Amino acid sequence: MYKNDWLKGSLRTIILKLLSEQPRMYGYEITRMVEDRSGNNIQITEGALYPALHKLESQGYLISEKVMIGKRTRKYYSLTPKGQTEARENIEEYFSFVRTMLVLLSNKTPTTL
Amino acid sequence: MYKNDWLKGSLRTIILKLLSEQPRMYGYEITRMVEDRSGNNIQITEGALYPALHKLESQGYLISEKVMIGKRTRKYYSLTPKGQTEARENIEEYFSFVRTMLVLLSNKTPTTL
DNA sequence: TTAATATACATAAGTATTATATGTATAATT
DNA sequence: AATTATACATATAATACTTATGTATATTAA
Repeated sequence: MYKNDWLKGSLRTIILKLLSEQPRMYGYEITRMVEDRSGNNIQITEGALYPALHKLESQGYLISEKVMIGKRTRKYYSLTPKGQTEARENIEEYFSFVRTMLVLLSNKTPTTL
Repeated sequence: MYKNDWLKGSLRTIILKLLSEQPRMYGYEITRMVEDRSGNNIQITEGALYPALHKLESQGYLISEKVMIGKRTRKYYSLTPKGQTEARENIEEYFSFVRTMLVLLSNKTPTTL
């Protein structure tokens, strides 16, 4: 479990990534998948996830549909076309950022890489 | 230039890293070196850097000494023993975090990596 | 059967790091 | 002489997160 602020901003990228693979996912499913894939190293809190999803939807990157499972509602999210573009760009830029950080933290000059 | 929040928390790591290489550095020097190594992709603002340095010092990770250059003061920072330990651990954990993120964003299960 | 845990959503309040803006001052360059 | 670079600092604003709390159904274990 990373207690640092490193996750900040990454949550958005994670959501976009997962939804660019799966056609649709609901919040709880996202938390489970993140835990799964990260080997329980990254834990998304509900207080962070749901507002993030709402914001992405309000900005037009996601659309949601409510589905009744028994007596319980499940809210599925999927990428809009705008969201698909954003996902591609954001993920790519994230990799670029990580590369830059690794250069910084590896004591290499930009030209050596 | 990354306009995202990805840098959040990383500034601390960057400072610890640079000071674990160089015996001592001053603020302005750090901003220059980060720009240099990142190919101008990461720009540290003064409003972020100086408070960060002050905090690290107040927490005992850094010590500073003022040096007069002509009529101008320069404040050199260096790692305390506690800071050296923290630097090692923090950088290592950052790499671990990045690895986890790459797994997440590469659609691989933990076992495949 | 009942207690505990898992599923599933949501929001309010508090925290902390950063960007932006502003301030002061000297040194070097154009 | 004017602009840019060097060099520090802090106050305010923005904002993404954590923590805490709330509601409710479904499933599993005691």
